[in-house]
Formats: sequence, C-alpha cells, structure tokens
Amino acid sequence: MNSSQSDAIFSALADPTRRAILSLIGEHEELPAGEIAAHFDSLGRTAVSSHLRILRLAGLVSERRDGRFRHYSVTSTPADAVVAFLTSVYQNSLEQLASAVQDASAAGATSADAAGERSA
Amino acid sequence: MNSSQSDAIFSALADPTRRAILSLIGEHEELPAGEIAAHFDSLGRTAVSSHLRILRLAGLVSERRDGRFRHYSVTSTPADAVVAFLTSVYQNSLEQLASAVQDASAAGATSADAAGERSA
DNA sequence: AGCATATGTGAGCAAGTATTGACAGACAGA
DNA sequence: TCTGTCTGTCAATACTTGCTCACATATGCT
Repeated sequence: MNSSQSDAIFSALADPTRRAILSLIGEHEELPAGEIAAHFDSLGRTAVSSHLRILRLAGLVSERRDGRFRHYSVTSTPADAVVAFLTSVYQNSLEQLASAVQDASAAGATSADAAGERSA
Repeated sequence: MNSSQSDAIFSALADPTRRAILSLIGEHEELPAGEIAAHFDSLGRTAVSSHLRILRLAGLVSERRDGRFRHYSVTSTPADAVVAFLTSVYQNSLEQLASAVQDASAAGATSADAAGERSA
C-alpha cells in the first residue's frame, strides 16, 4: 500500500457526501448509480457520478456493469489502509482501538450516527 | 459524536502532511511546534502551524504550553469516530477488521509504510 | 433504425483551502 | 529593560474541489 493510495482513500473519505454514499451502498449489497443519486435530493446526478468516480479510483467501491446499469458495491480491503494508519499513530492505545472495534461489533449497526450523514 | 466532528476529523486526515505530522507526533510522547516544523523542509513554519491548528480543532492533537513552547501530543479518542464509520460501512467484514487490528498490534509498529508519509 | 434509459465526461464557474510574508504576543536570559 | 526565541494570527494570493449544464456513450425496447 503506497502513500498515493492512502492519499486517494483519505481524501475520498474527507467528503461527507462520499461517506454518506459509502454508508448507503454499505447498507445494500449493490446499488445502481441512479438509485444512489436518487437519495440525494439537493445534488444533481452528475455530482453523484463524480463522487462515485472518486470512490472507484480510490478503490473504495467497485462497479459491476449489467446492461445499461452500473451496480456499485463497497470493497473491504481499503479499510486496511485506514487501520494501518490508525495503528501507526495510536500504537499506545491499540488495546483501546481493538476493544472499540469489538464494542462496535457487539452493538451492531445501531450506532447510526456515523452512518447518519447522508443528509444532502 | 455529531457529524460536524466527523467532518473535522476526516478532513483533517485528508491532508498527507497532516497525517505525517500526526505520525511524527505519535512516534514521540510530545513534540514542540518548532521541532515538528523542522521535519518538513519544503514547508514553511506557518504552514505547519496552520496544520497543527486544524489538527487541534479536530481534536486529534492537544497542546501543552510550557514557557515559550507548545508541546503537541496525539489524543486517542478521535480514532473512535473513524472506527465508528468503518464499522458502519464494513459491517459485513467486521471480523476481518478486528483481526486486521490485532495483526497490526502483533506486528507492532513495523508496518512503517502508513507512517512513512512524512516526505515533504 | 429510432427513441428512451442509464450513466459517464469535459468545460466553466463558484466556493473552499493551503501557502506565504508580515506582524504580534509571550517568555527567557543578559 | 532590551533582545532574541518560539509560536500564533491575519491578509493576500494561488491552488484545488465540487457543482451544474451540455454532450457523448452504451444499452434495451419497439
């Protein structure tokens, strides 16, 4: 994982709309571009398309073409880059990080706050 | 954790220089601003100061004033926001995330790639 | 073929962000 | 008190990013 890839991932995650798109896709297995765009009233379709392009270039989502449709799904591997960074910075508090993950895991997806940013 | 806080954290992490600063501080317990700036040849002192300000406003670092010096250290809590987001998106691959954290923990700080972005 | 649907792309503009240079404040030592 | 050091802040400028509009591409249907 080179740093330009990290750059792409972190700067893709920097935008609240893109995080919302990612959460939205994460709630489903796959989602066509149009249906994603439909969730963002205050945003044009092309804007969403641009965001999807950025997410795709960062490797955060992958697309599957099916006729006229392009179905997007989240790819799990890029999370490694984020985790790698967190562990390098928060070496000291790694234990807490691990338990935070497990707590979140135990709580399920009920911590809707982090995912609740798809306001448009 | 409201979304404006998440915004601040993720957009602070979006800049490679800020991630490098964070890694640099993370390698030490504390670091004065001047010494941080000294690590970035191609960057002016004021630029680093601005970055530190952004990191501070995002709650990623805290400062301790000591005479003329301001010592910066990383704060561990903001990682929660990142983890919360990751878990909301990657619910399915939570197991893998947890094991990734533990692997990184076991490997120690040897995965210097993620921290190796302090090129300036 | 012709038309509608689904989606991406490029130009251009508006808004936000980073960097720099100059200035200011706080502290330490002589 | 005077001077040098450490650091932050402000204003101006250059750069980057996101959005929209118009157009292009690809596919499916009739």
